[in-house]
Amino acid sequence: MKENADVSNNPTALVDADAQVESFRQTRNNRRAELVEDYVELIADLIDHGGEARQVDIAQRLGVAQPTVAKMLKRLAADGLIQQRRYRGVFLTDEGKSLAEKSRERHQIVEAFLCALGISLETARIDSEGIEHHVSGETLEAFRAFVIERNGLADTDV
Amino acid sequence: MKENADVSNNPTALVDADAQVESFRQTRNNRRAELVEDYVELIADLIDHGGEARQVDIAQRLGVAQPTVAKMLKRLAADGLIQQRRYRGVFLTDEGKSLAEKSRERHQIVEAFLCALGISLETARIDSEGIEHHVSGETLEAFRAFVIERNGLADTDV
DNA sequence: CCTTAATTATAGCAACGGCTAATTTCTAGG
DNA sequence: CCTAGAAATTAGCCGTTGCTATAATTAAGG
Ligand SMILES: [Mn+2]
Ligand SMILES: [Mn+2]
Ligand SMILES: [Mn+2]
Ligand SMILES: [Mn+2]
Repeated sequence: MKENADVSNNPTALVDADAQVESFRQTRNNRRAELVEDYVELIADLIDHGGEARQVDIAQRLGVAQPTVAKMLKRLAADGLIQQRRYRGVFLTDEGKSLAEKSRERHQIVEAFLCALGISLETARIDSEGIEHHVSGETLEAFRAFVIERNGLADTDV
Repeated sequence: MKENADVSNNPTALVDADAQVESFRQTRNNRRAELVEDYVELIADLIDHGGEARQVDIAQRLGVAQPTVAKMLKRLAADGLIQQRRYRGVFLTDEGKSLAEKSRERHQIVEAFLCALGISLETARIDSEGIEHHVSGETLEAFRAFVIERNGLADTDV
């Protein structure tokens, strides 16, 4: 509340430094979590749909090479989010399931929100894949409220 | 156009694989551009406000160490976005100015959009710092239209 | 002019997220 | 039962983004 004092006098003043640092820090943290969230969400989708999540399927869906997936899965296992059985598929731990469910719901809301705004489905899909990881709880609730207001709790009620 | 055929029969089917790959690819590309955009935008802000952009100021604003900034500036210089004068500040090339202006405008629109949605300014600042990099042209125009509709071209008219 | 403090540069480390190439292991068809 | 092909593993490479510690340079004051 120091630099803010004269902001009203100087409309071109820089934003408060401490606040900006906090924004950048938060964004860096979100960035580190992005991949993990995408992986567990995708694994949950594959399991729910086909019964199993194999490295090849994950790699094919993400558009990366299979050893890239293998390395990431080791990290997820070390983090306690998945269980690996050699030459079998991977499975989510309770913690992994919880994160996957949270990520999936948030992703769906962001995508539905963009669609409710009038964005094309294709663009909404692409943009939400990145935006989702940077949406705070407060913003997510605003998105959800907007979707409900527009769509009247239709569809899967998000 | 293969998996899509039976999507209508199975409401819980996975999204089209090709489309999902494209979303992930696009998001990875956006991720690579994030830091560059934040740097040139911040450099432009510092120059516009204080006349120069020094490594120490950039580092302090970003919340990272000074050698981290030094390394990134080398990359920006190699990419033709800035000019460095040893032990002087850094300056934007025409290309750098162009990218900075584009990034700044997009950032402002995203932040104003979140505020127009009813998000608190603090949260809007934090979330927009990450979201901005994943907003396509189509989505940006929708955001801009929404802000204008709500605010009636007030303020700096974004 | 000289010295000191601030700033920048450089060296070297680590984690992450990609990749290719080669090897190992499993599974299914014959 | 054997074997071919698919899948997973392992090894090793690179670029990015962060860090600390240290050296070099500049700018300013006395
Ligand atoms: Mn997602
Ligand atoms: Mn995503
Ligand atoms: Mn920005
Ligand atoms: Mn940003």
